[in-house]
Amino acid sequence: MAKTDMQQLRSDIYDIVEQIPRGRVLTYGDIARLAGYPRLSRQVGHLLSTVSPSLHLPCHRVVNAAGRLAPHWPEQQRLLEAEGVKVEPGKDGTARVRLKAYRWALSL
DNA sequence: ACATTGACCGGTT
DNA sequence: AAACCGGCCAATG
Repeated sequence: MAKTDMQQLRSDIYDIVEQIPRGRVLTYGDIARLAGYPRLSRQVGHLLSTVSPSLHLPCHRVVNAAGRLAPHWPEQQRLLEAEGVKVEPGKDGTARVRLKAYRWALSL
């Protein structure tokens, strides 16, 4: 994967995340597939971690495939709940969302 | 070059 | 539901 492709992936990610409707969520894997790089879910996560808040990108609507929220970002839960996404703590205390209910419906 | 590290994924216990 | 496992790949030291 060349550096230029990473730049391309970054802008594609921005486009996709920008279109996630209020109250819905997507997974890193979903975004990687939509961008055309189905095996780069980890890179998607890393790129999103370096997004400047000034872009007003709704990256709080991105969770992992288990519905778990991003580490090192406690704020995310409050942002999701503010738009009606229910976040319930599991037995171990880790917060999760029900993908079955909130995942942005896509034809994959 | 080599090893380790992640905002990860899917299948199998 | 959760733990475990093997795979994944750019970035980093």
